[in-house]
Amino acid sequence: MAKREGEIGRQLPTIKTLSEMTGFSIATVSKALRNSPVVTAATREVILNAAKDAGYAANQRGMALRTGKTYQIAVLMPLSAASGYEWDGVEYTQILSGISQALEGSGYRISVQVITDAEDGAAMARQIVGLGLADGLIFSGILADDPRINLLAETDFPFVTLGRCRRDLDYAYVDVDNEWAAHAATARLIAGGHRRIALVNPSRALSYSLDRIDGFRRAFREAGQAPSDDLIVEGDLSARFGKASAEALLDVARPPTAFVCVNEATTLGVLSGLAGRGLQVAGDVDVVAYDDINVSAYFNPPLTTLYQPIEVLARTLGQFLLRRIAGESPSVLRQTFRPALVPRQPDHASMPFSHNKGGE
Amino acid sequence: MAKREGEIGRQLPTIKTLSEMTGFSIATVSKALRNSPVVTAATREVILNAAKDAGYAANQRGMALRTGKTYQIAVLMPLSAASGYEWDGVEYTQILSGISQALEGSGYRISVQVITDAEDGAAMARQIVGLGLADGLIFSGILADDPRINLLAETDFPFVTLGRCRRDLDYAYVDVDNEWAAHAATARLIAGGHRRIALVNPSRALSYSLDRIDGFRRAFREAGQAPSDDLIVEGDLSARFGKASAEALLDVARPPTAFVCVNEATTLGVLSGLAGRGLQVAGDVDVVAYDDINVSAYFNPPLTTLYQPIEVLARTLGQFLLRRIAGESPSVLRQTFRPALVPRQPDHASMPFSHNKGGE
DNA sequence: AAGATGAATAAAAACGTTTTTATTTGCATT
DNA sequence: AATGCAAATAAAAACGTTTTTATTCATCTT
Repeated sequence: MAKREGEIGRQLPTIKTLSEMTGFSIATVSKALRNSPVVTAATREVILNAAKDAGYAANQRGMALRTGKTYQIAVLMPLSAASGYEWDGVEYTQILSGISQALEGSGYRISVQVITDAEDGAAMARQIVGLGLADGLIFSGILADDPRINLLAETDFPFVTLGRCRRDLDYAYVDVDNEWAAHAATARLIAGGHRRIALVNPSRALSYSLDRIDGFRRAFREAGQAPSDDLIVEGDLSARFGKASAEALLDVARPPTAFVCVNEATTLGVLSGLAGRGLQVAGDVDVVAYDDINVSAYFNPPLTTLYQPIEVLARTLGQFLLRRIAGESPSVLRQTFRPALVPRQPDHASMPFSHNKGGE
Repeated sequence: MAKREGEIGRQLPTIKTLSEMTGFSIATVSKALRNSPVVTAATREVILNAAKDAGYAANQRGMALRTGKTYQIAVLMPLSAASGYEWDGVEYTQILSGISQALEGSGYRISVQVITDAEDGAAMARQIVGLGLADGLIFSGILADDPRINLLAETDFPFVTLGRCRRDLDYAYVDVDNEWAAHAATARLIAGGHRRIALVNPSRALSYSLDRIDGFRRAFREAGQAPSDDLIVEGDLSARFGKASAEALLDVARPPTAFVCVNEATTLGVLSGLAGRGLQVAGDVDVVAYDDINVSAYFNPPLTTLYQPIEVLARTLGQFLLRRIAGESPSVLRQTFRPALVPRQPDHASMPFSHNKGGE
């Protein structure tokens, strides 16, 4: 049986090794390494040199046991909700990448916990806090009334969420101005002459789903029009859902002439559904999408989108969490990003309802 | 300052708590909890009941320090290589999800380490092994000569790779039969009458890039044709690269009539490039794609693909790693998956070179 | 010059486990 | 009834830190 740690044969240096090397006591070595002001500069230098010579690196487990810290950031990653290996949760790669960038050099590592839903996430959060499995927590997919936030807001455990809930609680978050985004998309289509606009949305349990409905309705209200609430659909955010939605919406009595889509996968599905019915985007029907991974530019035709790189949000998440761990108040750690409107199509309702005249 | 661990006020039960509750010594409690055969069934039951009553859960840090184990699986996740927030690394969400499924109930958690390239990954692997930051390692993006595998194959540190390198080393892996897949795609197009076929491929440094070239060439060889090697392009796997590749390939003297694409993002880019030139897929030109997240069905038109859900591969990765940690030999832990050919287009070369006749 | 003060360092305790070694106990053997 | 043995449990050591408490020693006060 080989050695458990380190290279073959050579035992890893510990604080005790440094103590023996330098002649100083274990306590002094520890303090010197932690830059405590009680050790004199000369001895600190001696110890630091010895540490460098020996290739010393503090044993995480020893530190963890003594301090109760784990040097881990837990990220709750929702399991692809749609079954059958559907494209879903695409953006999590970039979320993790962004958080990781923020954590660089901080000594914290990312621990990913897959959860099935917010309720499951709450159980996981309870465990993480209760057993001290991590020093901080990040999660997304926030519900209007989110059990995880409700739970954690009562503790002083550091956490930051991607998205806001609808309750007025004291917690740190990063969010997109979804009300504004949905308003911008809808208003653009209304200005283009559209009146029957579909909103392809996630479940209303999600807080940002409600935000988008709010923005959607405000655009109609400001234009003096009645919102086409009957064209709001909700479901998981897979391409399959997008396709099924488009098909179902085209079958209603007064079908939409335009679509506002909530994310990339859904948009792809909607486009597929439209193509299946022989409808041309930017001719028969208009589509405005939300995009956080810059993919809509490659759709055919390229779509007008509200674009907000999610990696930027994620970097902020990480930065906020570090500051939260350092003791800053959650009320300071809140930021809402407004996506950029990237126009790629005229988005004009050229021939309203034209696609519903023929047969079927 | 609140308590560091546990609910407010109540201190977490430790093994010592159970010892006091039951009257048995700490050593006996520990053995009972670990189901050691040296404690009698009666005392074990008493102790287990006490543990349940107290809501006891072993402190990970205490265990970690004593045993040297971390109960962490490190996963090296490549940072989105393409700059400018390009869609990339899409599949990692599903990889993590798959691994997580395999780890369920094992007590292991996933620690994600973002790396920039294989060399950086090797440095990270060295650190993980050297400092004992994890009990096992999983990584992908295997190079033909991979520094991480070279490094780890010399130790007995448990690791499993997604992909094989080209050196004959003793390690555990899960892979796709890329030679077969590229052959299947190419042979199908050749059978459809295509002779000028483009292969949109990742960097040749990657092992599976070479596998695909091998399969590509074999298909031509078996058909008695010279492979269109001049139509092999390589780059990062972003949509941007796919688009640029398609455009560049269409500009050569004898442009391709068909494309074999290496992944979803690239395919989307190629489709975008073709559409930009006014070319119709399944009319002017054919495209066969590789897909591991089931998204090509929603492209317009739906594409013939070689489909292998990556979540399945990832689940196997996790299972193999657990077995490797349990002591099984790496030579047993190897599996190659053959993707399914999902035909969605005829893929016939109807009018060779037709798209290159008109103007431009 | 004896005591007080403060700086620098050392010693010891603690974090929660597992594992090695030691002790007790009951029982069979002689 | 003393001895040996095995089973069950207890005690102690160890993992590598940090932190609390103790010690040394020079310097300053009076």
